[in-house]
Amino acid sequence: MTAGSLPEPPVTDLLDSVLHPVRGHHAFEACVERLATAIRLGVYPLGTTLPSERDLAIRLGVSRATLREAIAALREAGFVETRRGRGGGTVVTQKPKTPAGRAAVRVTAAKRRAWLDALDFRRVVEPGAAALAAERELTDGQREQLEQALADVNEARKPAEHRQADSRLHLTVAALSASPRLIEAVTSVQASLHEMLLAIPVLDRNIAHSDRQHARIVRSVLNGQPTRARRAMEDHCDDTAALLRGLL
Amino acid sequence: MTAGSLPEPPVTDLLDSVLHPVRGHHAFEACVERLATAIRLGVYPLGTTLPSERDLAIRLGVSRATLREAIAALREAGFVETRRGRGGGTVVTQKPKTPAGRAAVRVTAAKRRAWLDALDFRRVVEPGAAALAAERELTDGQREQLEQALADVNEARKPAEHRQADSRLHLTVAALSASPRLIEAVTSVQASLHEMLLAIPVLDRNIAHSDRQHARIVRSVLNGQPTRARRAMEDHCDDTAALLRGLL
DNA sequence: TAAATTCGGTATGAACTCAGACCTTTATCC
DNA sequence: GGATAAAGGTCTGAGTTCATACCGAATTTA
Repeated sequence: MTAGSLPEPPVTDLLDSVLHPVRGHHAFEACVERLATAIRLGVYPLGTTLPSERDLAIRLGVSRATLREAIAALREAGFVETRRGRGGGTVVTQKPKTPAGRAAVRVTAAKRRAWLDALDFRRVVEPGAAALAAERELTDGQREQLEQALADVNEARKPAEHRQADSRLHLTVAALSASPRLIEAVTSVQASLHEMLLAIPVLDRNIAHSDRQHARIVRSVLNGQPTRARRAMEDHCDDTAALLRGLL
Repeated sequence: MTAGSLPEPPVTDLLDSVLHPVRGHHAFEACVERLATAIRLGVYPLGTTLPSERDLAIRLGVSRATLREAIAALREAGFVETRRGRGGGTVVTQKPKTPAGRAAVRVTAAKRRAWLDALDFRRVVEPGAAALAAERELTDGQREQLEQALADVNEARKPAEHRQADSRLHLTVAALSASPRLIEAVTSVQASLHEMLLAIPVLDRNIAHSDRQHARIVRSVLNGQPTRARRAMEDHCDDTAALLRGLL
């Protein structure tokens, strides 16, 4: 090789991480995962009807044929049931699962790494979303939704319901940031978190502590105090992360 | 309808933003965009050779056939040239473009919105990445790479080269955070930023100011001061964003 | 100089995905 | 009760993408 005449190779060790896969799965699998996640996180609680197939297909950026296969898979897995005719649709039939109710997932080294990364990523995006939400001018409807989400968390009794309400609260805060990219990031992070909490049952003694933090986050957002909101969310993430890291 | 017996519909206004498209484009287009972006951002500078087709296909999670079509498109667009045989490969032939050298992109309302969102998202993820990088124990090689990236920015004379070096510096900081998700987020943000700067020529009088901020960021990361690093990056993002928002 | 290796180039059939039209079922409105 | 609307169910042909071979060119290396 005519060494010296060629430019130095780029810092491959660091920068080749820029080339991540262009898309994870097939469209079909991706849809199943998205919808299942949305249901598990309580975006569509038990008994609610999903948007129509045509609507969902557009939102997920997928053909109706593909979307229908995804729904069929969810139906076979017991997540939803489908009724035909006007006023019909696909309704959620799956009760939220509790950690114990689910066979322990096999935790591979790769999954472990992905989970730890999710905790790092969460610590960045959720506080950021909270701060941004606190900067926005909120409508009365939005304020009400946020307060409702907080109330739902406080009122939830069963662990599985509490988990869903918790996800919904975090997603609501993210939605208030009004940043599509942040919303996506938080959704993805909450999905990982949900997976972790299913695999690693966490003692519930800290729920009261967690609820106090939620209240502080919501209050800061409603009062339009970005710095406080960020700080509150950081504390919240740190506490959860410490708990989870200890159990990995 | 037996109103009242059905559960309340979820807070659709807010939470349906969770259902974003499952994948933007076809695999082919996505590959073209990724590679073009990597080249434009200086991940593969002028004259360097891309990884082999088989390697790239694996990294991008795409079949070799599809990847080859993408490379063919880049070749036709003048980005790269290809040589066969052992030691051959695909080399970057495209000189970095300067804002003026490119026909103004038509700025649609959607694009404008996406750009503004990118600025918000950037303000969250880049400071987060900087703080995380400052928390890591860095190897000597990593410290050197970071210093080199900073030096490259300072030494760049032509605007286009400065732009590439700037991207590389930011990507290097992100890479040091060692969080795949953060790296992806920063890469995506830098791609948007690059697009904006091509479309909206920015006066260069602030380069000295920007370089001072870069130096402060790098110093904080090297000294292991997460809070200072975050703050420095926040200031840097704020200044860039203010400039760009003013021109939209 | 000959063999091995590492590249890009080509071909093929299967699987997946898409867009769009059309049908059937059910609820509501007149 | 009939018309209309809104949902799911079905079909089809074209376009993409994939995995897996195998071929040809250029460079090392024995």
